[in-house]
Amino acid sequence: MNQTQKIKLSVDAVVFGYSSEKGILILLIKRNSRTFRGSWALPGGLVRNEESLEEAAKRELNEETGVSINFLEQLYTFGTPDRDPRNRAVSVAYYALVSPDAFTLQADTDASAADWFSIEQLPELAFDHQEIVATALKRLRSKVLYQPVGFELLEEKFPFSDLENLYQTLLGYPIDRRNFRKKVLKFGFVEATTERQKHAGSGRPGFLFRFNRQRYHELVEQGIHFEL
Amino acid sequence: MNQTQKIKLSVDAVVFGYSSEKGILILLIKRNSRTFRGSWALPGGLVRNEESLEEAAKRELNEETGVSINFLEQLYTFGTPDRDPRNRAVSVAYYALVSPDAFTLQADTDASAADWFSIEQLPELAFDHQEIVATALKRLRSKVLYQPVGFELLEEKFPFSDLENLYQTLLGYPIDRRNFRKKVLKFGFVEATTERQKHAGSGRPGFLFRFNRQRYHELVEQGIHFEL
DNA sequence: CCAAAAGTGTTGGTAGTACACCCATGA
DNA sequence: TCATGGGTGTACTACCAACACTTTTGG
Repeated sequence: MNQTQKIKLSVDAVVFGYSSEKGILILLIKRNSRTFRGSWALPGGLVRNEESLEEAAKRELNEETGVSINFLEQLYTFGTPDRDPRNRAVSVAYYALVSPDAFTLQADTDASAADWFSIEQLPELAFDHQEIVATALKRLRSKVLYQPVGFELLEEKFPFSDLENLYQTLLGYPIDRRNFRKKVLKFGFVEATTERQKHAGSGRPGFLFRFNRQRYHELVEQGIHFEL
Repeated sequence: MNQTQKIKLSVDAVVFGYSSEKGILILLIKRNSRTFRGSWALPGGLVRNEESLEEAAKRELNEETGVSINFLEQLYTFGTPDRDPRNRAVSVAYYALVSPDAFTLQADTDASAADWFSIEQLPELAFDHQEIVATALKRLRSKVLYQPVGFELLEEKFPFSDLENLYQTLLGYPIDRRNFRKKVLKFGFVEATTERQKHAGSGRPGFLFRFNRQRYHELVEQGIHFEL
């Protein structure tokens, strides 16, 4: 009666980025394996017998895109019986936030290409990766309210307006510049540097800001409660 | 080079209950299978080839405890390579909130017993189930702040003090009765009935209250934002 | 001098918190 | 009548939202 279990276990990674021109980005690869060859998909693959799930996700991400990330957060596990046309496959999805400029993409092994796509104009994705991306976006949008996602998505130093725009983009509605600035600076983990922005366009160049991770962690220890 | 994958996939269910005497409860089974026989553990087992993960969790829960639950929420997937001494095993954990009095426990197949345990006095658990429980509790404690967990954990009708106590227990700190009542009733999805509590002890018997699920969903649609 | 973005303060409303006394019941 | 838990109102505070003008730079 008990048939032996035949389920493949894989991992997929949703890596988010942000650029002030293109908004929220996702890292995709072009598949080189038989199934869905030529389709864009999330980086990912089978879990090996001796590695943990998170290790598998990091490894696949690195193999297929050249990107090395230390902290992946588990998102959700997708296990609908027919999500993979070849066989029963369950996939544990992870996600991460990065600053795209910090990495050089390099497709490898299973991928013939790797690139950033704006979430506004995603291509068709293989398998149920569309759904995985949707789940990840939902999570990111709720996370933005109570965790400083700017830490990860922006560069080391950034003009304050980048942060403003990031939040407006993620939240999907306009925020008051003045109140936003007050609120953020009041917490104390975003600091002004003395450097100035090199004016990309016209207008008065602003100071560059920086996240103070240590201060942030201190505040978290103290049980601070944000809400932006 | 690519060894075939040998990973077992299972599901586990953390079912929470609440009783005004014993506080937060968890449903456990006494194992009847070879490994860890006689130990208490979370209900769960191997996923079958043709069923979804959630179906598997419901089925195992029902088989081992007699409890049928419609909505399980996915909690986290545990996949450390050595979490099962027999072989590589990955487990997708689900959790649910129920009112314990609504079910009759009945151990079956793989379980020689099923019972509720107060989280204050849990026995030693098999595998890494201790960790799974800890993760679930953490989730429950954060959920309580912005979702009405009382819906699930209390009986259909309940005295207001039960809700108070539930929140105090989950939050772990005292709350002001008067403010709590005002806040909760202001939302409008908790209504007073005309029935009175049958005084278990002494003191003035209070009215019984009830959740209005429809009203709750309406408010959620409107994008209401709680925070207790 | 014009356009574009950066930077800055004040006010009014409201929601949350702190807090103490009376009421109904059973023993 | 006493003990126990149920039920209610007020006042103060602090935070948030709304809102507009000045400054610096490039062209």
